[in-house]
Amino acid sequence: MQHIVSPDRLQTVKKGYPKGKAVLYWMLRDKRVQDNWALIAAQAYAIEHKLPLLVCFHYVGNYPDANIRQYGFMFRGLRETDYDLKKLSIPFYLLKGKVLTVLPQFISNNQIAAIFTDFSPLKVYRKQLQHVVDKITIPVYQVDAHNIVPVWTTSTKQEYAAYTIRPKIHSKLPDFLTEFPKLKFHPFHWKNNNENMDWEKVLIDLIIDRSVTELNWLKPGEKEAKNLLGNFISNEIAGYSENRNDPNYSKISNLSPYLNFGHISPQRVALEIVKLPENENSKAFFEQLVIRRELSDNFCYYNSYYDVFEGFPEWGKKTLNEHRNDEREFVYTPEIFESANTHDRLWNAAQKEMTVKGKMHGYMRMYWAKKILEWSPNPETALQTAIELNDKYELDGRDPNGYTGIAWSIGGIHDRAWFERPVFGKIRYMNYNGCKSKFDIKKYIEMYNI
DNA sequence: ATCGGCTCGCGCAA
DNA sequence: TGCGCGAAGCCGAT
Repeated sequence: MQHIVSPDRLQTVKKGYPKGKAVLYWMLRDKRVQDNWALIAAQAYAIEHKLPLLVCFHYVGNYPDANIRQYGFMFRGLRETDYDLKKLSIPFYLLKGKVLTVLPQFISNNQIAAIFTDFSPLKVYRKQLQHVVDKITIPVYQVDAHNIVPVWTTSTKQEYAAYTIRPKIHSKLPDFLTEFPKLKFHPFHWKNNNENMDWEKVLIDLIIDRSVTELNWLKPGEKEAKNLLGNFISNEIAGYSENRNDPNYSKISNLSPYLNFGHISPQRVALEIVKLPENENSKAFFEQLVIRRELSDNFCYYNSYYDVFEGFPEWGKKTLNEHRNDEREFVYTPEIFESANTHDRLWNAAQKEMTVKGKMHGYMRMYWAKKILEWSPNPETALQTAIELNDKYELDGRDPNGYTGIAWSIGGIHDRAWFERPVFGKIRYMNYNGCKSKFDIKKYIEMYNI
């Protein structure tokens, strides 16, 4: 196994010898078949011990905080996962209910010998994994299948900014930015009693928020992600460097939802990018894809306060505290923000882009979050409002990139101090005039403010 | 239109 | 301990 997957990528969460009838990959963050180091490691281990390999995904089923926009995307992707795994003689199981009940039950019913899982730095996943590990006795291995350089290998601490993590990642890329081994048709078969899952029924049975509707303009799944990547590489990356901060420019990769749901591996995207001639476009995209994204995982992994005020850098907390009682020109409730009813038509357009399209342009996300800070009664409320809206409407919500981007905008994480002003203190300010000089504001507003 | 200053702390050279 | 330098911006001076 160690010859196939770098030992740096794999952590032993619970030691032990695999006594049982199958190896289980508990799929969490990386919901795909190809280019998945956790699945590759699980298969190598299963073959080494001459055991069948199973994959499971757990969900609660009754979860009003989730919505059909995100769950629809996720489950339609999982249907493709199920289909592709079957062809490799790897059965896929959906486990519904309380994780602490259904997972140990599944392990015991099927005499699972060992568990592999992928990695997320988010608290909800880490707590869940820890609770399950505490309840079971079989060996557990965790594989960072999301970062190109495993988060714990890149650095052993929270990095201060992009410039401090950049050389660390680049120095390790030769070891980690390598081609994936191919998944094999699994040689040890499992009597699959889970033949034909009714995926439409799974979706219908979900007790979740259905007011945030599914999207038509983005199709989920591994195949679609590869299509988008191919199209971006061959046609659309050409003007990336110059135009990426123009929200009217439509030639963007749109890969972030697929990266968030694990439908495509960042390493696959990076492998394709480095095949291109190195120029300002490929360099700028690589910076966003690799450095900025892996910096987000680093932040969430080493700072458990990634979604609250306490997680901001000292200078950011200090300056925001000093300006806590500054008079706000406008103060809006979360409901006013959510319904896009502020006085600022540019901000409202960004909010509508998010609620209608499920994906706000990267540049507007900064402006959007900074204005929430400006027009909220305090930084804590602003942070909470921004995170809740992001997690609810964005297809790439509930992702380290979202928490980090918002903490950058509101708390100065990974940024430096700037000229002091009311409310913001030394947090970098952005305003309407800046946008006006950078892109056609009218066009953007007309697109979303119908 | 272009440019420098604003401001902080990391990381490296001593 | 000192110092160079980052960095997805704003603003006023030229």
